[in-house]
Amino acid sequence: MATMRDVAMAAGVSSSTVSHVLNGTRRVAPDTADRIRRAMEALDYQPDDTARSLRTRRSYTLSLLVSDISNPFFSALVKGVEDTAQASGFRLLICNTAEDVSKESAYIKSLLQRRVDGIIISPAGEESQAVEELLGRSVPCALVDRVVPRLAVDAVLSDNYAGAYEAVKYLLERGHVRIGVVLGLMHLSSTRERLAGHEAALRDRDLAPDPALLVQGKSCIDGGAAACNALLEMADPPTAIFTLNNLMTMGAAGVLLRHPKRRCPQDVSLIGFDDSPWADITNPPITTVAQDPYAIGAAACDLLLARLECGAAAPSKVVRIPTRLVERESVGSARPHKTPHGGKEVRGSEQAGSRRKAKPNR
Amino acid sequence: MATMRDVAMAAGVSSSTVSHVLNGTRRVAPDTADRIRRAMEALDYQPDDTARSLRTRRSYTLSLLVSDISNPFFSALVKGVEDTAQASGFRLLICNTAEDVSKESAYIKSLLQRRVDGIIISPAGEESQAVEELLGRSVPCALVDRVVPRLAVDAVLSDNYAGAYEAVKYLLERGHVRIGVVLGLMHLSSTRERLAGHEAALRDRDLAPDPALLVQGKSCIDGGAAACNALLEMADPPTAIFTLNNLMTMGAAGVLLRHPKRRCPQDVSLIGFDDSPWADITNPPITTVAQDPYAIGAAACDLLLARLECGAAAPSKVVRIPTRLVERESVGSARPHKTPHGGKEVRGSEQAGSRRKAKPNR
DNA sequence: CGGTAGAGTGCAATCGATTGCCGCAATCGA
DNA sequence: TCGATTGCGGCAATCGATTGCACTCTACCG
Repeated sequence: MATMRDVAMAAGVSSSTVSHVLNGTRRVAPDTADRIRRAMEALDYQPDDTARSLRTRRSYTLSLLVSDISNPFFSALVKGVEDTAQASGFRLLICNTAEDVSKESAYIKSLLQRRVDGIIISPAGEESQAVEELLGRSVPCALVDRVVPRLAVDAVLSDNYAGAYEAVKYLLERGHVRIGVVLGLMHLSSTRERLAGHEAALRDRDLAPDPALLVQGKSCIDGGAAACNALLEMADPPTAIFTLNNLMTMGAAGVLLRHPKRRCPQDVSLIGFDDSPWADITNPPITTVAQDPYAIGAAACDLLLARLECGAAAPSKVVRIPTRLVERESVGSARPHKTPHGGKEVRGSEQAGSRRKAKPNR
Repeated sequence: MATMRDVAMAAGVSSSTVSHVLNGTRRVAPDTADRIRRAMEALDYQPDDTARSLRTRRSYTLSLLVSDISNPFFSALVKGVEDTAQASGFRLLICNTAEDVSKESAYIKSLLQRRVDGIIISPAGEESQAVEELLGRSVPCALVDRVVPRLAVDAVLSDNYAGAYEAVKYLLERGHVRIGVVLGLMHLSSTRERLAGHEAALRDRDLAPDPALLVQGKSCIDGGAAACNALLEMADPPTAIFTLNNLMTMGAAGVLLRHPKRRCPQDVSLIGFDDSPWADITNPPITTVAQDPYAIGAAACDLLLARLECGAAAPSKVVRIPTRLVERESVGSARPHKTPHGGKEVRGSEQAGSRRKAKPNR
């Protein structure tokens, strides 16, 4: 492959002039520039980014560390980051941490050797020393989906608290007071914020959160299924279930679809945090608190690019992307229940009945 | 950040010795080596991959070009590639081509500048000149999901023909003879192979494929929904629908879920190519021809890594990953139909009735 | 006519590793 | 005792760009 030297010889100039034409870094006589451009064309010259990076200390590469690319939430987020990076001429290095702090550290080490310009990460740990180290080395960095407490770093997150609050309020308005919660990983700020939103909504109705209704499982489909089963088998089971992430929602939906006795939404309601395309075609279609992972990714990338411009000095920003309650058919009114206040709470909620309404698809 | 020179000075040796210790490329006295390793430790030395790449012409980076990372098929494939690459010490650069040939070319150009060691690509075009150019420059390369005819290049694909054949055979055995097909992009080899499998299955039963039953739409959820509607509104509609990719299956499932008159599987059966986790919790759960995108990605990465070893000389390989029919509840027996042979074809098929069988979740 | 400004360009150091070539000392075999 | 081998390690060129410095012309001003 042709080098800058080759181009320079062909055009009868020195390589510095070629470089300056390439980058527009100083005035070059128009006809010289033309000659050089023609030589580039003729030789099919492509600058070597490796050499350029070595010299300039910039790689025009960003990196994204997520816990599971094949999770629809993250794959949409990846797309948001990729599109944004691409639009600014950056390439994107993807890494899968599988929620494993040591894998995360190993990746970061390798990325630093690679001289990536910046890193977007959904940190696996609670007190990610990996992130702390990045900041220490003043590597531009942005967090997504989760924050690490007490670290001044750019971050983009869903408004988890408000989203969960809204979901639980929605359930309460339909008469549900015993609400089972299927928790994800408790060391993640996203989970904790959602739980906090849940509890706040209860308290605002003067209801005390019942720890017995909180079930934790592996943060995956099977974990959600198991947790859902656990809730349904309680002596005094909840009338509604709130699943705190998409995979667990899917697990719960699977259980309810096949449950021999409890039907959704007649017997048990289901509401999930994080929407997915498939939530619209389940039985019943699932009411969810939709996040906007694409927007989260795009915003994080914007934040990171801005920081590349302005340096570490500028104060760090936290962006909250609003959630949106997507009403479908998995939430019904609570049956009149032994709970004394049950009946009173029921309001004119939509009867979740026929699933075959002619409603536009999506 | 410390350089190799710094380490060398600290250990009182020349940088070449440091390099040889780092790479194990020649004998170094044990105590010297120890001294060097301690110096590395003390200075927190990390070799600069940029400089290394410049010198060695290898970047230890692979790239993956896919049409849509957020499509579950591709996101699982990405994961397969990433895990495999990572295990061999390679990093992975991800690019989203959005089925756009010009974006594809632009990406490839940029990747070549970056000196990636190899490229895995699901080519967007029919006659991808991008791929042709890669081969021309002898850039190690592997295709996934689709092939480009007449190009000798490594590739990993589902056994599309056999998978589609099996799906259609399954329908035929249940008495369906009028089978509507929802097609994806016709210029992709995957679509064409699936269609060929469909037609072969019909012919083996002495049935002539009816072009009127082939509907094409945009290869997305809405496209699948529109195509499904088109089939249902025909004067003489099919008794079963075969959707040729996952997104279109989702669209069709959404239409059937809400259709005022035609119910699935009683009135119309649905079978999809490419499985997804959500196919198990739809109404009804959808019978699909499962692909193994993770395995496809992993195999493609293995092929690519092997080629990096053996060079362009070795003959190119095409690996076919088998599909697997996942029987759920979206396919029923065809109603006795005006078609004369209809009744005879019906065999002891499972009656798709109660959806609430207690079946283990997944 | 000397001085200066500005346009246009080249030289060579530099980024941080890798690697061919060579030198020195110790050991070995004859 | 001498040449050969082996172990160990330094020197310096190299990969392909970027960039500070300096140089040569013109043109123009006073």
